[in-house]
Order: sequence, then C-alpha cells, then structure tokens
Amino acid sequence: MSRSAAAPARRTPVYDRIMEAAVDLFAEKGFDATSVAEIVERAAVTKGALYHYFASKDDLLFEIYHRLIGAQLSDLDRITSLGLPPDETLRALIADLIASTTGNLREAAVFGRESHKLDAAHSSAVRADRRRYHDAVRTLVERAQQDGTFARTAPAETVTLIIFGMINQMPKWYRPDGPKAPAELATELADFVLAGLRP
Amino acid sequence: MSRSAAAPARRTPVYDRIMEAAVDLFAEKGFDATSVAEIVERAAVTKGALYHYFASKDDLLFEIYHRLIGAQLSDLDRITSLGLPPDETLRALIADLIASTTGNLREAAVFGRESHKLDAAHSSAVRADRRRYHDAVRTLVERAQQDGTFARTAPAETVTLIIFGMINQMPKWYRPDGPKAPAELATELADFVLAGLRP
DNA sequence: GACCCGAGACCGACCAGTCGGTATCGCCGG
DNA sequence: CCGGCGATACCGACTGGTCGGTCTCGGGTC
Repeated sequence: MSRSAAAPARRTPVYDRIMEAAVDLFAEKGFDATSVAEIVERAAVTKGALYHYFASKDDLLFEIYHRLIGAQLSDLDRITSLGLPPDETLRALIADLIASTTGNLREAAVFGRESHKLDAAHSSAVRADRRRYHDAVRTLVERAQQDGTFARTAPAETVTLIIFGMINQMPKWYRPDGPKAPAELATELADFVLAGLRP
Repeated sequence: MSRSAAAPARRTPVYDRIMEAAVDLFAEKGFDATSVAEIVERAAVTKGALYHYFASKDDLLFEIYHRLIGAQLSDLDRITSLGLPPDETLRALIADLIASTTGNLREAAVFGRESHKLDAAHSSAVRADRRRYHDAVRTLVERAQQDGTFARTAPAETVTLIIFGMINQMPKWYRPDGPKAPAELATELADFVLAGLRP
C-alpha cells in the first residue's frame, strides 16, 4: 500500500500491452472473472511488470474509463466551441458519441458493465465527467426548447436519457461487421430525435 | 454431479429468502463479487439449504432472469392480444416495460450487468426470450410504417433500439424516490417516440 | 555502479461446491 | 390409533484450488 502511491503510468510497449490485454479480457469475461495471471499471460509479461505500472487491478479499470471519457470530453468541448445551431450541434454530438463508442467498443462495454466496481474516489471522478456530458446535452435541448427552436414534446432531461440510453446500450448489440456503419446509425438516431423535437 | 440434477425449486420461505438475498447482493456488488457465504448469511440460512434448492450459484442467476422475463413476456402477450391500434399498443408496451423495470429494479440491474455470465444453454434461452419482445416491437413499428400509420423517420429496427435503449438503461439512473413516477416517464417516452413517428 | 524495469516464486485469504449426517413429516399397514 | 419407514428439508465442517498482491533478485543501460 505505501510502496507506490500511483505508479509511473508512462506509456511504454509493456504498459500498452498490459492495457490492451486487460481491456480485451475485461470486455470478454468481465472484471472479476479475469485474473491478473490471465492478463499478464496474454500481455506476455509478468506480474512484476504489471504491478510496476499499475497500483492495483482496480487501477487498470480506472485507466480504461479515464482514457475513454477523456477523449469524449475533449470532443465535446471541440464541438460546442464551434457555435453551430442547436440541431447541428446535437447531430454532431450524437455522431461523435456513436463514433467514439463503436471505435472503442471494448472500453465502452467494460464501462457499461463494471462502472460500479470503482472505489468511492474514482467513482465520483468518473461520474462527474459523465455528468458533464449529460448536462451539456440536456442544457442544449433545454435552451432550444425555451427559444422555440425545439418543441417541448418531452422534457429535455428525458430526451437526453433517450439519446444516451441508445448510445450506452450499443456495446450490447453493435458489431463492427454488422450491416450498418456507425455513421448511418448516427444519422438515423439524429433524424429520429430531431423529428421528435420539430416544432 | 449425479446427486441432484436440477433441485426442487418449490417456493418455501427459505427458498424466497435465498432469492431475495441473492438479488439484493448481486444488484449491489455484482455476481462474481458476491460469495455464496454472503448470500446464506443475509438469508439467515446455511449453505446446505442453498444447495438444496439451487443446483449452483449460476442457477440462482438464471432464476432471477427467468422470473423477470417470464413476467414481461406474459404481459406482452396480454397486450398484443387486445388488438389495439399501433400507437396505443406501443404506448401500452412502453408503459408495461417501464413499470416492470422500475418494479423489479434490482433484477433488471442484475440482468443488464451480468447477462453474459450465463452458460451457453441458459444464455440462448434468455436471448431468445429477449428477442421475442424486441421483434414484437420492431414488427409493430414496421407494419405501421408500411400502411402509413407511422412515418419512416428511422428504420423500425433503430426505433426499437432507441426504445429498449432508454428502458434497459433505467436501472443505472432511476431511483424510486426520484422526482418522476414510472407512469410519467412512460408517458414522456411514448409521447416522444410517437411524435417522431407521426406521418 | 546506481538505477530502473521486469521476473516469477511465494503468501495468506477466500471461494464454490461436497458430503455425511440429523430432524421432521406424511403415509400406510395392522 | 399407532408405529415405523421412506422422503424431503436442512446442517456445517471440510476440500482442492484460485485469487490479488508482495518481495527479492537478475540484468541491462547510462
């Protein structure tokens, strides 16, 4: 416990291989069902190497979330800063979220399934990040409803829940070799949501 | 192995207490993180009693799914047999699914999180049941789109994914002591979906 | 020759499931 | 109405094995 507070976390080939193996296995069998021995075996390293880079097995899990959410949040900032009208912003956010989810399917699957395994400190950090994205979408819809751009078909909060609902479930059914490309799905979801919001 | 093939499964107070404890713990900490010792402790029974009623820890998990899905499927049959017009049928299905999800929140949470832990036989049984509900909704939307009752804003499959997306995510955010009653949420979701489908 | 990366044997805790056993009850012949 | 017998309900110590994490040490690099 007192030996290393947070571990190096520098990106090296060994670090990357461990991460890769962990994401694979967590996505495939779940966090608890995956042993550290399996991770090091698939990564072709030893326990010593793993515990050199990561403080614990849980730390590995947190790093996976952190990477995924970090990328999504920087996309959010990029998109909102473009100053597009609400419908185009919403479309862009949906497209980005779907691209990010399908492009990081394993990470998204692990996140959806195991997010409650984080300890209190990490958990609240992750929740705060998630909430930032959620609130951004809700506020966007809310404001557009206030100025009449969007209809008040349903409360902004519910619309947000519908959007994230579909996206967050994607790891459960989406397959890269399936019939529809992510961009198609994004267009369909955006079309449907904007149709429901049309004044 | 040869001693008991499937166990009695009769409902007794002991059986019910074990089920209750297992659902609680699986929902709270996850299936793998819950030990059989914890279940029997919370249920105030012994290991012997648990293995008298259930073939294995996995069997407990399957029974939880089975109960939930069984109830939902019989609701599905009841509703479709009423012969209501598509919009009212869809509204009734959404309301029922939301009522069932919020009324069995822990079971729904366990299902959403741990459904991949089932072995091949149980897993395909559960998947088939789930698909039956999914297909019923998709077919309903599809037919109504063909005869012009619903608009072709998005493919029926995508609309179905949107509906189940929000509902299946509910265990992640819905709290019984929250501001909105299940019936309200059902109305809002149905209003939004039907608005998007209006010709 | 100091330092960091990585190796892998090792530890105590814990786990799912087993098994030999006891207690309780319904039923049936006399 | 009774005695006994088979079946069901339940008990809990025990086992073989796995787990996350630690620790000591080798070897390459500056």
